[in-house]
Amino acid sequence: MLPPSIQPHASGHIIEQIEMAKKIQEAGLAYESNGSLYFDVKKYNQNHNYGILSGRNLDEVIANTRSLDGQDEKRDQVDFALWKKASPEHIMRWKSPWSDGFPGWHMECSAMSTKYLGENFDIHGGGMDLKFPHHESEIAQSVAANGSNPVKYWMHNNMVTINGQKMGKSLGNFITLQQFFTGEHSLLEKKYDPMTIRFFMLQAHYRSTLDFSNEALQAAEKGWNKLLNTVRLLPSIKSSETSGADISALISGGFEALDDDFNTPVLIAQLFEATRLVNLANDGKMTLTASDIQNLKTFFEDTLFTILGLTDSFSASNPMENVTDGLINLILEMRLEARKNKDWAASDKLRDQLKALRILVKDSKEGSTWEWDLN
RNA sequence: GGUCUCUUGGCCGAGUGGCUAGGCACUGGUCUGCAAAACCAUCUACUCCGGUUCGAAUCCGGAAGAGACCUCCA
Repeated sequence: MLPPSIQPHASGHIIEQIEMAKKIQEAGLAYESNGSLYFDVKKYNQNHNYGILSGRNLDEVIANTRSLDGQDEKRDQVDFALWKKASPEHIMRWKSPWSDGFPGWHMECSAMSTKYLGENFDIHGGGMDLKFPHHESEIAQSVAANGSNPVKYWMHNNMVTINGQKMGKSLGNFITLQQFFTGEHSLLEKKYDPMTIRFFMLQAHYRSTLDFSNEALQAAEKGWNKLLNTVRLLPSIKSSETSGADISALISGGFEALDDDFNTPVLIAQLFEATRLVNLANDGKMTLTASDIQNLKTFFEDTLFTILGLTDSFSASNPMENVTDGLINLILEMRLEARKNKDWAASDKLRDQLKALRILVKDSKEGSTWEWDLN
């Protein structure tokens, strides 16, 4: 996952926001009232479509808007502020043509996205709860100021629920990412690796609600480790002359899923299918050609790591890694020696002590290997 | 109250007319000094009622349940 190139602050772009509000006013789609500037939604709607994004009908919105106190400044309930005059006790305040005050809350997105991405850009993300009125108003502002709909594709991700219930501070079931990582929350049975959380979320489509539960999280953890194992296993698979599986179909299936509104669950299903084939090949029950193996490696690299932004936490470059590897392998050799002598007490002791250090020993016919014990 | 969305097997979760998604758990098997891990196999669901169709989880109507938005602030 790449860090953003820029993380602009709204308070650092007051001038841009004022300029944009001016343009809207010059276009005749805003009016001043008592030092504040409001967007004239009804007038805008005569020639444009306010509701194009959220699928709302303006008349219905108006009919259903409750009247609130202290909104006499607005000509209509649906109008929204482009600039708000600051009350005397308000701390945030800047000079503007209309008053000392602050920008309306939709302005920052429009002004900053225009500045850094241009009047038209490809993708705008955000939570579904922002679709209306925030994003709807953003479109209206940009159309009014720049004359065109700014965004090609909107990606609205859905809400997260916990045990079927909406996650919310007022409900007391709110869990922060930090708490997931440390496990310090009454609803969490254990701590979860950041990559587990990320993988878990990618197993559902971004437009669907996603339900957190310990059971679901632990299922994701196991599945994620299974995929990682495949990535580690891939380089040691022996190639054959002929192929027993249609790898290219598998791979293109994965990319087609991504092209279809970023359907990550289907991509992941393809990766699990690849995992099955690789494991079969590892057991000598499936044949893969050298190019199959190379293509699968590239497939895992491109999708899991580059596109989905997952990383193999424990193989991330770490100066101590080689030392750790060496030390543990040394201990495993000693244990092997003990086992040859049928000194099970010593063998079990080494295994148990390593487990206490979160190092899980796995015995097989070929010898012993180890991995970090995530539990 | 209005608008909109959702309801899939033990759990999570894809899927817009016919062709088994996938993961986890369960169960069986392989491996194994024991255990664990790993691997393989298996498990065939679509809230309810009615309709359209040769055929529906998928389309239409109705019911029930769940959720989002509809106000300030971001």
